[in-house]
Amino acid sequence: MHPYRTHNCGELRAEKVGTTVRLSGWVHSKRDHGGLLFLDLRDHYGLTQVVVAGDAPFFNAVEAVRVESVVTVTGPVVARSEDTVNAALATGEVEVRIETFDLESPALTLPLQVAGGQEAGESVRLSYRFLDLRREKMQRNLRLRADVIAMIRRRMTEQGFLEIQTPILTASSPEGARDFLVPSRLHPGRFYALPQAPQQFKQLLMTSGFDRYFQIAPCFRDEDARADRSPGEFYQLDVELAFATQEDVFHAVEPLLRDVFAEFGSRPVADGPFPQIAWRDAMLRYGTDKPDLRNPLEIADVTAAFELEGVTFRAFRSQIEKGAVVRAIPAPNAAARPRSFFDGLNRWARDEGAAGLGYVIFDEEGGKGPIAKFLTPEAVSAIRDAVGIGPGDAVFFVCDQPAPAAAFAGTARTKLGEELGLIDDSVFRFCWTVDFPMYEREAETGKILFSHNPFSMPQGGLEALETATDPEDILAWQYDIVCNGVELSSGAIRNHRPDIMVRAFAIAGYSLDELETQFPALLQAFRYGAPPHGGIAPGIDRIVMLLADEPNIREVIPFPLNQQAEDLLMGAPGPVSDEQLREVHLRTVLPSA
RNA sequence: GGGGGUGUAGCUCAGCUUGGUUAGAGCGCUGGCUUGUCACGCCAGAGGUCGCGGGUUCAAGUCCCGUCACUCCCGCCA
Repeated sequence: MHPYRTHNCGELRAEKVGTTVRLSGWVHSKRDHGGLLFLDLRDHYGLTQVVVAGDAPFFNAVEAVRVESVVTVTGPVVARSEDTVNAALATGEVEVRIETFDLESPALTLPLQVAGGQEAGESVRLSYRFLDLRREKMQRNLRLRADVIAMIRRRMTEQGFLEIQTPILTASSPEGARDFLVPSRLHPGRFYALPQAPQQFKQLLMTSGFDRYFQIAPCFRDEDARADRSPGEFYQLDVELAFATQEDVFHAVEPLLRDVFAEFGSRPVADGPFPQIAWRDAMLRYGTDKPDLRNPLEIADVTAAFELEGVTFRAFRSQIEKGAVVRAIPAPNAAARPRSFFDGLNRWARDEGAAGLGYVIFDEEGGKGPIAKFLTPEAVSAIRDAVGIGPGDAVFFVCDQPAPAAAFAGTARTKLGEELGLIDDSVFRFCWTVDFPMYEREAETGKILFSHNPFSMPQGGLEALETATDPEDILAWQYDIVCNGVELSSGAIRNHRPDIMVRAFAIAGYSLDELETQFPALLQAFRYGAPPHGGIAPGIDRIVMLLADEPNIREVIPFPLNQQAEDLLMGAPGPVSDEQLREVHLRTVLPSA
């Protein structure tokens, strides 16, 4: 007989009754009846009830064992009597009457409870992550993560993509997030950087002729954490295709994502191809570049209604004269809501830093509410038509410069969707946001900046760059994929033409020299025959987080850093010896207290 | 860097609004009892720098100031 087990703790069924088995696992719980004692023995696969008779020579040893100790037991599988079957347990029709008991590894008193639903605070959980990961939810989440990655690997490989590893020690790049740096021992004063993404390497692989590449790639960015953003490192499904259009990229990943969510998600994926929404439309209708399409509300621009003859609402008109716009968010069936509903939203808007949230309530006769008296019947009907509502509904207004107005209207749309109970939680709704602008103007300085990836191909190519009257009008072959308002990924058709690249960077104020020194590899590579190519890189952690229905990304990462980017279990970041510092030619200069 | 929330037993939390006897509960832990439980049950017990420092007060877990930690958000994330 195997020294530890003949079966795992989740597989015994009635047909094994009469056989003698050996099980090993953790003592999940213990129920001591004095003359009879039950143990639930747990491993990754499940729970099995083990019975110890009162006359067993090892009875006292079992009584003394603490939960979460590891034990090995041997004995016959016995059918439970009808009234003692536990239907909640997969192994609940049987139990093991044990004849041997070995304590393999005793457990101290626990700093957090593994059995039972009680969840400890995060610092305790992360300090004792090895215990926390024993909990059923964490076992399930990490198994889900493994299953998702396995399916992705299989499907990508089947589609002819080659999985290729790229370096972890690479060069710092001036664009993007803050780098993690690694000092060089052999080259005093020089540093490696951990890659923020394998972006340049995958483009080099395209240039090398690998045609279709993917990788479950670790990415390192020294940026502050959020609930959906793990500090330090995260994983992407990094994908790149040669000779590809935007639609080719979509065809490579849309069916995969649909199937991953359909197979592993607790909810269905909405039918039909993922809608493609132009960035400008998304900003207007949803107030964000990552619209949550489970929320049916759509924002409309109603600036013109407030400029109509006879409309005397000065608070908006004076702002409109200074370039502001008015955005309207519908609130279907809100007319019957009490005054406190509207006051509460107004207070919420102020807490969010907005001037307020004006509103008009519509009934059969027209508009009502604090600002209705400043509106003409023509303005009221213009608003009603623009927003597409009628009697019994209400509409909320945001007035500000276009960008902040869009953003706050988006926040208000989400808030209203929640308050009115309109968000459909029973489905995954994907969309593509497409046609991102290539450039944007910095508000304070008026300077033209790349709005996203500087290596994206401008739509219209060189000609568009040379003929555009305003760089802000130039669109890029740049896209995001969004699920339920969560941005899963950005991607782009890349700019593989050195001449277009030089021109694109010139518009953003980079000289050829700067381009050559800051991005030497790509520019050099593209001078030796580069295929048109493009790709995308969906975030694995976020996908699993959505599938697991977890509000926090750390719930699907085995050993995450905490919000201060510390590993409380391993003690990272930690001090190193003077000798280690000398070897890499470093001396620390700590901030003065 | 900024804003919000939280910090009380090993763990999860109540008590703080309105200061006042010995700071409580559940789980866990220790001892005892218990032969069909599966959140087993019953009895007893141990366990507290109320995050830390200062202040107000006859009296502070409770009020004030500072500080630290954790967390959520803003900034940041080509």
